[in-house]
Amino acid sequence: MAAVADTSQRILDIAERLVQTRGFNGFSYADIAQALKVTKASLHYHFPAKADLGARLIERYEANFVRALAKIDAQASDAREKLRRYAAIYEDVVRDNRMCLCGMLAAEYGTLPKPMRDEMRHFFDANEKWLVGVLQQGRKDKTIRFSGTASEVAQSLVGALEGAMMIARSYGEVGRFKAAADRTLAGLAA
Amino acid sequence: MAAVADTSQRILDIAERLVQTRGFNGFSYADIAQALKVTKASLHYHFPAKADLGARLIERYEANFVRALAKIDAQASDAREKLRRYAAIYEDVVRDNRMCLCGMLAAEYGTLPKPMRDEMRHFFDANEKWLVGVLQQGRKDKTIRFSGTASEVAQSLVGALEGAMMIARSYGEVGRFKAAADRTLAGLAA
DNA sequence: GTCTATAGGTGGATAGAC
DNA sequence: GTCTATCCACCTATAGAC
Repeated sequence: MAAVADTSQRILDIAERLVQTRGFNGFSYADIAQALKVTKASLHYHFPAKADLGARLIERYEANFVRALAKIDAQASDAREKLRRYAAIYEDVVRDNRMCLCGMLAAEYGTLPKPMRDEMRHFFDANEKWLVGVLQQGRKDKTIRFSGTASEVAQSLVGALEGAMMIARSYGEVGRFKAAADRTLAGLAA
Repeated sequence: MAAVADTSQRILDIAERLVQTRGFNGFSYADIAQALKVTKASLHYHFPAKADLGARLIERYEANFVRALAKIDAQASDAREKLRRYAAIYEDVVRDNRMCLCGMLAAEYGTLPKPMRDEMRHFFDANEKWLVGVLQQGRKDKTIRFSGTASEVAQSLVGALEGAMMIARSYGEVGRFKAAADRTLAGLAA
């Protein structure tokens, strides 16, 4: 077992949830301070500026996401099963009444500092890269069928899942997300 | 020709663009005042609170959207052509580097006042209702094919388009949206 | 309807003691 | 590392003159 999470990690945990539920412009250091029972000033020791906190947030989120994708690769071999598990990650987020961190930031794109913009896109690039691999594998072994390039399908898939989760969350209906995700994946059946 | 837009309408025009590019939490009365060259206090005469402005914004947006849908019904008879034009409305928004007003608000759902939440969902309900009509028409005359209910397909469609536009805007690539939209509609070909 | 002036609050951020 | 104290910019909103 790891030691008790250090303060920086706990700050990130709280901030992550806040961004996923309220957006980067929808929370303040005061919110984190209250939840962690420290003063706002203490937070600035760990993350000098809010933009720094935001950047570290995306980095950690992507690292965790990439780990989850590696786990899928290790546990599943069938391409369609991999996609099913990929969608399940999203579904868990919706079930927790959250939005994908980077999906949320994509909406706030117009107000984000440059470093956060770049890291947000890097997250989507990583997602699409992984999906392209799975799609090509599935096309090769005839378990998945699609027209056009794997890259186009991957981008379409990410957009559909992000959009579905955004709207499902507004209705508080996980079923809405699940139905849309299942339908989207069904369109790739061989 | 209509007379010069009155002040309330001009405020709404400016605020609409601000919400679509920066989000409801990403702009202030000061931004509108600067663009309109009036003082912040003047704005409160027209919209006492920001929540009022937000509510009027959604109402007008939905009314304009519904009008656009009626125009599609009047000009096109083929169901697939209607869907094509529906997607074209979204595409124009992306081309203008904006996000759908209600798609943006869906992301900010967690911080919105109740009236705005309700009106935002009403917008999506209206979208889905119109789409259900088109889908049923297309299924009846064999121009569109899908499994499950028309309602499920409509919800999936709205989510896919909103998500695609959100991500495409972050990349500044209209082509990304167009490719995803075309692919989604292609999945409904009879 | 629009203005000046201002209230009252919150935002992110810093200095310096402990 | 965390605190107190504080700064200053900005926010939404109101009162009252014009």
